[in-house]
Amino acid sequence: MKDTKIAVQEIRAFNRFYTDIIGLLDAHLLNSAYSLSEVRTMYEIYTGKSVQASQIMTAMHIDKSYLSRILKKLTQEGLISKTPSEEDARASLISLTEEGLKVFKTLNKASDEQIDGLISSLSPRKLEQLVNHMQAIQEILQHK
Amino acid sequence: MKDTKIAVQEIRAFNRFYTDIIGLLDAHLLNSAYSLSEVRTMYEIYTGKSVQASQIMTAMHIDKSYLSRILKKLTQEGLISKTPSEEDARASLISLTEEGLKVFKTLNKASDEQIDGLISSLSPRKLEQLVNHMQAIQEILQHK
DNA sequence: ACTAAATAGTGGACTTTGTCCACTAAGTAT
DNA sequence: ATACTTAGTGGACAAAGTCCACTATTTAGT
Repeated sequence: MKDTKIAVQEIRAFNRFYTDIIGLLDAHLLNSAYSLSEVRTMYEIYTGKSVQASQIMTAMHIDKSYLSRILKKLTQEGLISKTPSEEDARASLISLTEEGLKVFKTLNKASDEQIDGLISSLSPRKLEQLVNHMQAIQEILQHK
Repeated sequence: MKDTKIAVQEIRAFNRFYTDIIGLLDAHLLNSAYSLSEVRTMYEIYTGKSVQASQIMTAMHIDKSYLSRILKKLTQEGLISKTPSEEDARASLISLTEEGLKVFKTLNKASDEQIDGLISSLSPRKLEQLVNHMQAIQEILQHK
């Protein structure tokens, strides 16, 4: 009982710590021409190859009208394209255009480099430990 | 070189994973009568006991005019109070009122309970491991 | 097949959140 | 005394996100 209470405090301390890290990393993207949500949307399309808006919605836990506007903007900028779904006439399948892929890869590379900077001073040993801790946390929290 | 590349991808996977967790936890606070920034502001005042606006600003990496408005709102709601600083006539020292402390503690307790829910299904052993991993990550990333 | 309910997506109207800038007042340095 | 910096406020605006109503399909129940 008491251990749990202490654990909760320590988890919350980590959450604050990691919120700051993520905020720092995100700040970088905010200086790009695209918003966080736009980049995340591109990411979802990129990894899904060809997805429905509804899939992005659930993946991002985002409002459908908000997403609709994001997709509209990305379409207008020529970064994504929609083709009507054959299974469902209400839906379309969204994919990155060549240009969209190019833009996404550039942003993605910048994010990689940022992480690179974060870990550049770590020894290979420490880096390996870091990754192991992260994977362990995911495993523990995923199976609940 | 190559290991680093893989590590970067794994760190980014963790970041996405943990961003979702934090988002989930924050969603809860968003249903409260206070915004995330307001709660975070109260937290800073609570832990600092009596702080200057500029301290909150740097702690939260927040725009000063934005903070000014948040403080104004919290003052109007009777949650915080300002007393002129004796060292610097431009600044004031901010602290939680009795009411503010009450509100903050309620929110804080709700956050605790939320974490509780997140870990309720974990064995004491797993919970201990989780906390250890979190602390290890902080140590590794802090000393860089 | 026929109606009712659910789902996919769009757009209007709005609120919340956050930014940029200019400004006052006080402190700091030369 | 003068210039520079710092603390905080407020106007004006932009960006982000929410809520609701609506159309067009698809799905389920009878």
